[in-house]
Order: sequence, then C-alpha cells, then structure tokens
Amino acid sequence: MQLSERKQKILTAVIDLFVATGEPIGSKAICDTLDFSVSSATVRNEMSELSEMGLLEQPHTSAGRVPSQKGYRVYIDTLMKKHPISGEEQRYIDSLLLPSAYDPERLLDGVARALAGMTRLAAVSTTPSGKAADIRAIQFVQTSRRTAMVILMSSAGTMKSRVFHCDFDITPEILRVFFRVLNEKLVGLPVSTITPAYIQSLAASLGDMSMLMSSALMAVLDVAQDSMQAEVCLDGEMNLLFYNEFGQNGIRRIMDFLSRPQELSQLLMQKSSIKVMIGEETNRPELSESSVVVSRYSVGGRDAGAIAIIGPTRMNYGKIISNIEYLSGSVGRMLTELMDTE
Amino acid sequence: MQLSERKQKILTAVIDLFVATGEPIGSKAICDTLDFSVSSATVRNEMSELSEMGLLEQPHTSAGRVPSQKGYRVYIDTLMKKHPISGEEQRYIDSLLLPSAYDPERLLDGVARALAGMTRLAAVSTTPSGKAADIRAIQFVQTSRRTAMVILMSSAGTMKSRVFHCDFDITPEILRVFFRVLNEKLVGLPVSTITPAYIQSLAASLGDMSMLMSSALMAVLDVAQDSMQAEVCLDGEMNLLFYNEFGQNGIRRIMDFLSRPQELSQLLMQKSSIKVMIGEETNRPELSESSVVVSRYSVGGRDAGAIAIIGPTRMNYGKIISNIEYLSGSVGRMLTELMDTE
DNA sequence: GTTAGCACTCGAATAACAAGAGTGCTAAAA
DNA sequence: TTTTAGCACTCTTGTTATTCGAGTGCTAAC
Repeated sequence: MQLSERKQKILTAVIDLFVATGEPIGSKAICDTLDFSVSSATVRNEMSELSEMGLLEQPHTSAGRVPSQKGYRVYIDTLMKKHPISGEEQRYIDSLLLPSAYDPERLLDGVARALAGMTRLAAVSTTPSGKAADIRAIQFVQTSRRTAMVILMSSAGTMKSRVFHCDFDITPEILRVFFRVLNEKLVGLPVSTITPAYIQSLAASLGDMSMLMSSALMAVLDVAQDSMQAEVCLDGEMNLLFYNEFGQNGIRRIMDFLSRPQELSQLLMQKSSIKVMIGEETNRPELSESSVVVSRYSVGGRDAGAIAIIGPTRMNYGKIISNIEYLSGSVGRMLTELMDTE
Repeated sequence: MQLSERKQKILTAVIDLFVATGEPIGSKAICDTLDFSVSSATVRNEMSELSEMGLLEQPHTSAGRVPSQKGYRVYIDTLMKKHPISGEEQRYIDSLLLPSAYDPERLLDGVARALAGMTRLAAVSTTPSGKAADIRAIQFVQTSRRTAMVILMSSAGTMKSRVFHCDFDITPEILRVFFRVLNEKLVGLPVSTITPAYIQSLAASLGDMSMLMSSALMAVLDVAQDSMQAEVCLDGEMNLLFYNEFGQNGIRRIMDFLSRPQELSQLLMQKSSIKVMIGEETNRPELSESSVVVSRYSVGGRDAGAIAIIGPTRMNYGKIISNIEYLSGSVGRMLTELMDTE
C-alpha cells in the first residue's frame, strides 16, 4: 500500500488534529492546517479514498473523519515524526531518578511516577525479573528479641527482605548459623530452584537443625518467590479518568485490568525492544479502546523488564515513544552500572 | 431534639432503604417495611416533619425523601444497630493477616486490602507513626561490592531500609565501624532528632571519618525521615467508580485527593478512637459527598495509626463500623504483641 | 486534476407532551 | 386529637417531533 505524499500529509493532519481535540475532523479543518493550498473538496476526495483503504473512519455518514486503528498503525510505522526530548528535560529526569538508582524497586517506581507525570497517562514499569537470576547472598539481621529479617540478594540486583518470628530468643550465634548454613547451601543456585519442595528437602537434610530454622526457611522461600516475580509499579491510573472516550463502563474495565499485576506484567512481555499496540492489537477486550506503548530495558545486555504507557488510542505517540525510549535507556544504564560495580 | 419512636423508625427505614437502593424513598415504600401498620398519608406527615427538622431532604418537590447529612448523624449517633461480625469471619480475617503480623508495613497493607474487599469501598490504613519512637538499632548489610543497606529499627516496631552507594569497596570492617559509630551515637534517641542539621553536626564531630561515612549518613537521614512518617496504604479506590452519585467530576476530585498521601493521613488524625465524618464534616470540599469512617488503633496503649473507609455518604454504616472496629482491634493487638516480645 | 455548488444525511439540541411517582392539603372518620 | 382517604398539584422521566448545522458525496464547470 503506497500512499501519495498528499495522502500522507492529510492522514498525518487528521491524526494530529484528532489527537489534539478528540473530535472528528472535517475537510475544512484539514485545509487550514495543510502547508499547501487545496480546496476542501479535494481534501474530501482524498479522505474518501483514505476511508476506502481503511485508514480513516466515519462515526456516521455526515460527520468528520477519525483515524482507524489501521490508520494509527500506518502513522506510527511510517509517518510519525519523533519528538526528541530536550537535554534539559533529560537532565531533569535523571536528577529525579538518580537518588534511587541503587534500589531497583525504588527506581522503577520513580520511573512510573515520572512517566505518568510527563504524559498524563497511566504508566507501568516492572522491576528486573529475578527469574533467571542466581542467589548472590542471603543475610540475616536481628530486628527484635524474637524476630529477624532475612534479605536475599540476587544476581539481577534485586533485594527482597522479609521479617520472620521464632518461638525462641534469637542470638547473634543463631543468626550466624542461619547465615552459614543457608549461604553454603543456596548461594549460586538459580532463584527458581527455591520451591516449597526444595525447601522441604533442605529441611529434611538438616536433621535436628530444621526445627530451629523452620520459620527462617519459610521466610527464605517467601523471599525467593518474591524476587522471582517482577514487581509491577503502576502510577497515574487516575489520569485516565479524564478521557471521556472510554465511557463509564470502559473506564471501570480498564481500571479493573490495571489492578491485576500478573496480567499487566504478562501484557508487557514482548520480544521487541519497543512496541506500540493499538486497540485490538493488545488482544485484551478491556483494552480494545486503548493503546499500549511498551519499551523493554536491558541490564547488562540482557532483557530485564519493561516500561509502558497505557492510554486511549488517541495519544501523542511521537512524544510518548521518545519519553519512554529515553527512560528505558536511562534505567537500563543505571541498573547495568549498578551491576558492574558488584 | 427528641424524636418519637415512630419518627425514629421512619427515619431508620428511609436510611436503610436509601442505602440499599440509592433512590429517593417515597411514603409507600416506607409503609411496606414498617413493622406496624399506618397509612402512607401518616408516614407522609411524619416525613414532612422530619424534613422540617432537617433530617430528610427532597431532591425536588415531588420526589421521595433522601437522608440529609444531619439525618445520617442522628442515625449513626442514636438509631443505628451495629452489625456484629461473625466468629467465622473473624477467624477468616485473622488467618489472612497473621502471615504478615511481623511486619507492620505488610500488615497494614493487608488490612487495607481486606477492608476494601469486605466493604467494596476505598480503604486506607496508616502504619504506626514513628514520630514519638526512639531508635532501637541501626544495622548494615552489604548488598554488593560498593553498596550496602542500612536498616533502622524503631521502638514503634517499624523497620525501614535504604540502599546506599560508596565510592570505595565496602568491607565487613567498614560496616562494623559504621555500625559501632552510629549505634553508639544514635540508639536511644528519638527518631525525630535525626534532622539534616543533626546529621551535619554529627558528621562534623566525626572528623576524618565523615568522608568515609557521608553516604551512609545520608542514608540514615533518609531512613529516619522515612520511619517518622507513617506509611499510607490505600486499596479499593476503584470500587468508588461504581457509585454514580459522585458524578464524573466528583469522582475525579476524590481520586485526586486519594492520591495525596499527606493530606489523606492528615484527615485520619483524630482524637477519638472511632469517628464517622459525614460529607461536609470532613472539612474537605473533595469529600463533601463522601463519608469517612476512621478508627485509630493503639500499640502498647498508645495511639499509633488509623484505619479508615472512604465512600459515598450512602453506605452501610452499621456493617462498616463493625468491620473497621474489629480490624483496628486486631491490628492493635498484633502489633502490641510484636512489641512485647522485644 | 481541481474546485465551486448544492442536495442530502445524520446527530445534537430544543421544545412539546404524556405518564407516573410522590407530595401536600383538606375533610371526614376513628 | 390523630389517622386516613381522596385529590389536585408538582416535578422528573421518557417519547416524539422539529429544527439546525456541520460535513459529506456528487456533478458540472474550470
């Protein structure tokens, strides 16, 4: 499908105007914005053809045109001009993120917040998945007479902690034993090894000790399963309330979807490093009116997590893609650096 | 203001029906539910008087009656019958909370989730405030070659951690020094002592050491300020989308309010242990259509935090108050126990 | 290939109207 | 004095009819 230059310009104009206003766009309005002068009748003819090609739609016979999902697709793939992010903005964002650069969870949380703030849409980010990571170390810290905290550090840079309670008074010696035993047995193993069954067999192999350590072992299991599963940070959901195109019911379904972290993170599992899914392309009925822009970031050259924007199909793709690309680059860089110093 | 028994019953009936249906209630409907038989005309007369007293309102002349905020007030203060929570439910809730009983933050998060689930409204909880607490201990754990985690335990049972980065390789000896110095200097002090100024003066007093410790000190400051400020857990905001009485714009303002943790926690600062604020009583324009049910919980006999429900004024106060009272009792008990074992 | 002109379509806004629910009042009954 | 039946009145909701205007598609002229 080859579009004449004029058709391209008209399609672009329709999308830009529609993104800005949310109203169907008529031929007159297009004439005004075009950088060459033609009559509205000419534009009408072109638009009519664009409609036939399935790139534009009419809500009803006598209304203006609205971009179809296919129209957006063409726009994004070939027409859209990126909207590069200024150096000043870059510095501002970095300064926002830097303080939490040493804690992946805080960092990705900050990323979601920043992205939601910049785009006024819903932003999602996932922390580096620990699925493929190894256990780097397990630390114990006493937190009160009978409680202690176990901290699991993975090779992906994630840290998860959990407080557990014992039925006896905890002493530094006891914690040293916990530390020695567990590090001996577990360090270097893939985090995914730590299943309930594995913990059980480990307990069995510890003999008398297993009584003493049972709650610590449960905590380790907990914390391992936690670090396997990427944390999903969501921010700016409320921004979606301002887009009336969803309608009362649509917004509820979207919000409902957004509140289910597993499905959300599944949605962001993509092969490519950046991807825009428009409406039905998301394969989620809840998002049939929405678009999702995902960018995956890598840590140390390996795919690690995702950053995404969810909003109405009518969104400023150029700006959003630039923003999200920049952020995912930054995050990848920061986390890779964090790993390198280890 | 003394109400005849019949007026009380009618007011109660109006509120119960209105809470259930959300529609203005007419005299006929009241007749049907009353446990004594009078004609609708009689009920009309009574309702007319209740309107004059300001306990009921009419959306328009020829519509049914709706409870006024004052009407709800009377209902809650004198008429409402509590809706005690069954033993089975109690056990269910407890079993839900118990696994996280040793971590205040997780516990209160679970409380908000449970409460939102039970009431299908927005639930808020705050973790015990560390404002009045002392520093119980500061621990350091190495997390990578050049990063370490500082953990601050307060006498309120809160634990906060922060990862920090040093420009040199961290050794166990260095962390031991950090540990010794900071515990020596800070343990036993009120958390509120730790201000930027205080940290600065502490750094000054450390002489050469201060260079080495600067990032650790910043992390301690961070973590102290964190533990001073009660964490606000929010869950079930989405439930509010299902109440049409707010209208498009109202819901936005409420959501906006809910996303501001400081103001939210301020709202929950109450003297009394349980309090219902109806509409304007909240003193927040955003919540003029909403009611807030707050219950403060105590740890070790001291006021510590709050649990609350936010929803439309039309809510089932009897059930909600019971639920929230039970939960705040449970939380208080669990956290107090946690403290006692220390 | 482009444009002016014009009839046509369809939605949104407005008004008019009927139906229905609920009230307030009055006068009779208890 | 209190209660009740009856009835006129009010106000919302839903329906229908009508108008208005934006925008289209088509045709014929440029």
